[in-house]
Amino acid sequence: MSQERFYITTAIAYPNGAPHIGHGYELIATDAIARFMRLDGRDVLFLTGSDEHGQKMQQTAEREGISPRQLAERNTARFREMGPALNASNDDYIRTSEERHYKTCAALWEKMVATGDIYLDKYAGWYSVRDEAYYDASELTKGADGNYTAPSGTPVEWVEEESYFFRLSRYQDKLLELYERVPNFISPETRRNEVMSFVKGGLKDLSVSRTTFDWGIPVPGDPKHIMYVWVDALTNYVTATGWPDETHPRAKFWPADVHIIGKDIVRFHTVYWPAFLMSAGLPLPKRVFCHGFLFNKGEKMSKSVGNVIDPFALASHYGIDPVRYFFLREVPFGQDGSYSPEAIVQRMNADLANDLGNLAQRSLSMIAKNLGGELPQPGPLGDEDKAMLAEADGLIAMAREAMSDFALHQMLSRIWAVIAEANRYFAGNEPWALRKSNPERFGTVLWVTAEVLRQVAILTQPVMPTACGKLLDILGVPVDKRSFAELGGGARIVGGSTLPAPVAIFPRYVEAETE
RNA sequence: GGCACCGUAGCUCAGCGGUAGAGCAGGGGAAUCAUAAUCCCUUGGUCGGCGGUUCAAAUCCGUCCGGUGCUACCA
Repeated sequence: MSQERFYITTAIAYPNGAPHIGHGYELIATDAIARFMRLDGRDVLFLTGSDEHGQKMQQTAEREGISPRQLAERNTARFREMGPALNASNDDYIRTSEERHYKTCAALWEKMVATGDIYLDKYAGWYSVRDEAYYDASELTKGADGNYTAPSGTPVEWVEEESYFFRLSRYQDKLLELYERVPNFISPETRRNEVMSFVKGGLKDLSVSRTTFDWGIPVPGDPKHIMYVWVDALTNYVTATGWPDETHPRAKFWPADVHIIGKDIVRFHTVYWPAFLMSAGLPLPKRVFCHGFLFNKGEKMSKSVGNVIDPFALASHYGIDPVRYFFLREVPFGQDGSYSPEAIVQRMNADLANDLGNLAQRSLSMIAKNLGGELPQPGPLGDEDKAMLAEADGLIAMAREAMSDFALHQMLSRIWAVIAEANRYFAGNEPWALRKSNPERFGTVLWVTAEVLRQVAILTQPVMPTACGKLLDILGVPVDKRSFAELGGGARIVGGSTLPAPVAIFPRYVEAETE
């Protein structure tokens, strides 16, 4: 019996600076999905990485007097460190400057050539020498002297450069057919609408090589050209599976199940990428999911405004798990979201410390103090107990349903609804009064509560791996009994076992005194 | 300019043809096992404006206003 596979990727980051919270958000969300699938029994490949070539890297390196490779080396290190800093469980970290990627890109290029989709022509456009960039005619303004200038105010001239082109125009119908045949190929739907209207508007062939700089992957047979951004960058997803080596241990992972990307790069992933793959005769990824942007108190983050949030600082200040929980619970996945210190503290205290943390603490410390730490065996279950358990048992099905569209926020909201119900159950049964009046009932209420906590903790592991691990520790759940196979009522927490001393899992956040 | 989406309680949003909902915030009460956490009750909305379809519209249609995204043009 072969295990079901799941291949998920983030976009690869351009390490022309330091990682910001947008990179962190994408990594956290993708990681949570990857962890979910692993716990649900899939054989997962989770890939992230960096896109290190290109003119900007080369320019920045020149400015700093180092080689592009040295710059990539230095900046990529910081992006890599973000993995551990946010507790990401990626199986690989790919860099487009790696040898393996050069091989795969060359192979993909040759396939496209063989199909007849690559041809040599001239790339013509308005070029600003000072900016070292091309501008579209629509971006230009006409000066008093009749000459055109770029948005930056610099003069532009008409330049023609030899370039290889990809016959994107051939793929218009095939792409539209794809979007119709696989309606969730692009989600959320609003992104799908945009892409479809763009493709319906007609596709022009794509310039896919450059000769004006050399920090990139050489075009096979014509090394004065390097592959221009999209062929190079997108192909990383295939590289990681070892293609074209069909005996590679990871060959089985292509096609990817989902690419998680930001909404700014939708077109490249849903138009260019599938067209390249069709041309090369490779299977297409099953889905592309676009998340939104994060705003700082409703304002766009930008370096010039100085409101950019550093993911490292955020995680070290509030803790990795609370930060992960906050972004995944607060922001409907696929929509834009907003960050503020007040909002994160609100979530930490209300959802984590009060609702979940305190429920665990009050019930487990009751077991520790009154029962010598021995988890009670339940007596006969009443309707109320059964209803409570049924809610917990129903969680896994609801979670899978939500996750079929990567609705992490929805999954969390449903889990927290059960936690709220457990608080009602606990308060309604008043175990502190039952302690003397009805010891058997006392034990039953505590057992049911512990069982609900067990299922909640197992299911929330993808979002808060460390904290949920600790919670499962103090619930006495063995490490090999923490997968989703243990959910839904088929397995129960074992009464009669001795639990470790309870410790607070989610401390209340109190703002440090600012003298 | 075109296309799409959105505008519902102070805030974030769900509902998408059948008597206005959730969470948080605000107000009152209960309890005291617990990280002063929890539980119960409660204030609060002409569902952006106007017009239409319908026995019935937040929900469908038209139009206007406001916002967002994609795209085009003014060469």
